[in-house]
Amino acid sequence: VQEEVKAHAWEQIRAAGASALSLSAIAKQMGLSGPALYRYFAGRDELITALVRDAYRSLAEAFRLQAEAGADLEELAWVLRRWALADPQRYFLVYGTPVPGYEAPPDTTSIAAEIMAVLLDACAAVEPASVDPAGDEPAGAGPAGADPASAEPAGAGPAGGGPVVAGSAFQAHLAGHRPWAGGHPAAPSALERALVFWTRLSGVLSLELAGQFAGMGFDPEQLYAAEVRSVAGG
Amino acid sequence: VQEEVKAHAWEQIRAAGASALSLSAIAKQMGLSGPALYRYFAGRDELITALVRDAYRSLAEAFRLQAEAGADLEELAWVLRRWALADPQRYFLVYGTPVPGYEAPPDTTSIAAEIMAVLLDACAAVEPASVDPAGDEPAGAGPAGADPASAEPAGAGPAGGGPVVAGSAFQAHLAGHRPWAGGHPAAPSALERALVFWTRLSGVLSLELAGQFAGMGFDPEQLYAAEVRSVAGG
DNA sequence: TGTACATCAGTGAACGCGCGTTCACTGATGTAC
DNA sequence: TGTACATCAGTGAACGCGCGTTCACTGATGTAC
Repeated sequence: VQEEVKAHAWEQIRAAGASALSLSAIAKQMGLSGPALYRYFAGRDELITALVRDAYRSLAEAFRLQAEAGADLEELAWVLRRWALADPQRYFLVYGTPVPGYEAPPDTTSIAAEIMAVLLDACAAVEPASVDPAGDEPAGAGPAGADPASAEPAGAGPAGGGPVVAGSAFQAHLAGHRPWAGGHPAAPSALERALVFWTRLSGVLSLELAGQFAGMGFDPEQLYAAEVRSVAGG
Repeated sequence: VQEEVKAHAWEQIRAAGASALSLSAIAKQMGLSGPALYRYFAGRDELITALVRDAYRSLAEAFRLQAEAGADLEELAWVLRRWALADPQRYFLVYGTPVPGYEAPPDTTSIAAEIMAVLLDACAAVEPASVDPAGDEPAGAGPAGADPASAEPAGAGPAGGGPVVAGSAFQAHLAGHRPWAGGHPAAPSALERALVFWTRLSGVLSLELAGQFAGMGFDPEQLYAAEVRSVAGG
């Protein structure tokens, strides 16, 4: 029954956004009276919290399944895209505009950590030398030409070398600020890759789903593909 | 007087998000009665539309001023960041979660075009060969090593070569789908750079402002800086 | 098999709220002759 | 200088709405003896 309530809630969010979620409307839609829902959710906030949690979990689940099937970083990127396109408002509920007051329930943090762990695994697998070299990579390893990843698949199209080369200033920062990695033994370059995976892809997705590319005349999916290569390319 | 209404509206949006905007509350805050505002705005929607337009315009203005002062792509990136951090809810009003029903007023399109024109200018200036080579660059120009941008400033830190090398599959697509550039004679690599500037930087900003990096323990500004280099690096 | 009781999903009325919006109006200010 | 009028910012009452939430309750279902 709770599941049915949530299903109607999603329907409503899909139609008019999360801010328009109304308990009464859901009840009416289910052929129930308003107060009936209070048997299943303490109130509107608890419903929303449950939806946020479910949304998070569905992404984590999709990631976990693909990773267990041996997916690499590039495949994870397409899992993310499919998940986002399948229900834009669900994506926005997790990654969209925050309401100044509201804060996510604490257990979403652990789900986010799970997602991050999967992502870090995939990032660590991209580079041959995935062992953390004690956090002090030789700085100034030279520009892209020195990227050891020249062994990348040659047919993948020249979308630029990997965006993450060893020794950047940001990697030096990450080497000393990695609590978010939850003890994962990834090299700084993998840490950066994970963050950049996240920001670049959600950059495309957020703008695309928000309709910012509408009428511009190019195919957002191709932009996404280019960014996937920029992030997953060895 | 209209300006005063809008000022209070922003205050309210800053405090509780755009969905909580209420005409009555603004009126009360100004010491007026509710209906008084109808002399200045036809209704709530018109107010929001005016705010969206103003937000857009303020970004366009900031871009234009910097560009006229001779700013390069990297400096534009920091203009964007300052603009976003100065008022996150203003950023979200433009680039955040869309309400399924609402659509931006038509004249924001032209403002967006103005922003894009400035951006394209800056992107075209990054690369020496900024003339459009008839849209058919030699495909498969090879991986990053072939990037002509090895002339980039050497001290900028090895954050990877430019993300945009000539001849990517996406550039080939853009060469044939460029109405959004409004006739700007930028090379496909510059077109890609402009889009990537936009998505990568707003990727970091959206997640940062949404609080997704809270408690992770690294400095989002350094991530932003790394992405700026990835986008602006020759 | 029958009776007494507990459980529990759902109802209907009610409260109080703030919202957007309309309408007829007051009262001050400016303008024309 | 004085009178008649137009303009216009703002008011107060009212309408109708849907919301979240509470409360005491009904009525069906299951359970224990």
